Amino acid sequence: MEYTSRQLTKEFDVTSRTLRHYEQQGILAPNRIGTTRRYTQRDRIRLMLTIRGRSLGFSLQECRELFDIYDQASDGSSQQMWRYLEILEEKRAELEKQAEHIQAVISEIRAAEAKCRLALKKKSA
Amino acid sequence: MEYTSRQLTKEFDVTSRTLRHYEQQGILAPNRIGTTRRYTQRDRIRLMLTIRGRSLGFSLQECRELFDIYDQASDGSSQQMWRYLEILEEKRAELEKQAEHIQAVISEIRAAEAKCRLALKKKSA
DNA sequence: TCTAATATTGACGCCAACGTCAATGTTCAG
DNA sequence: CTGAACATTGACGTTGGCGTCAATATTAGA
Repeated sequence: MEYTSRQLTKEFDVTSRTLRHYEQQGILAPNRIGTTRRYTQRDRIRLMLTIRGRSLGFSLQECRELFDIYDQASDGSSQQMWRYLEILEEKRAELEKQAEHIQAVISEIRAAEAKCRLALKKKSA
Repeated sequence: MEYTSRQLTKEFDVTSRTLRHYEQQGILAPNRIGTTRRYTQRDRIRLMLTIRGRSLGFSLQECRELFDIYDQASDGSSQQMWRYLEILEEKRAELEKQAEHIQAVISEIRAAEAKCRLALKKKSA
């Protein structure tokens, strides 16, 4: 099953410009019916992951790198694949640090919320 | 206790340009000894949180908004403070969603790692 | 007091990630 | 077969987040 640009823009709330931009960056690779794009399941998944990645502060290039690595993760020389594993572990470590950061910031926000609620109680008292 | 720009740039591995930029954006507010900046504990904390926030995909403005809210979270009218609470809850919800996204991406990476390891085993066999 | 290191204020530069036209082509429901 | 909706390819514009000079203080240690 394939998708038109319209469908994807609506599903993910992005513009068609964004889709074309991601294509230029080598992230999406839709088929063509004549000149018209038909996005595949693969494109849809990549779009979703890219949007997630972006919201987590990854650049488009970093997203593409991960896709490339994933694609090549079953061929290539053993040496290359060890290198891929290394990169993947690095990325994962990075993300796990980010997860910690998120928890830290969430704590900060909870503190602010508590401060706020306390002040409101004092006002009502 | 206060800090020179040098100390902060070394501690957080940023340039002095970054410090000045954050100051322009209303995030830092160092004291001055003559014309020279002296960053306070408050600045240091804000810098740390800003760097974290940035790595999580927050803009400088969003970071500043949160600081502003935190600062005003004990004065201001009750109405304003309810509004602050709302905003804080929104931000927290956003972050919690991000935490989920991170876990999802980490899972993806684990899958890629597994794929990689499997292929390596096959090669060695 | 002299000098090496560090700081300060502009001001222009640059890159990523799209936004925003404009001009043209394609598709499809009625 | 026709019009309204949708798509395509340029190409220039914009915004955020600093980088990178340059020219000028200022400071601190021997």
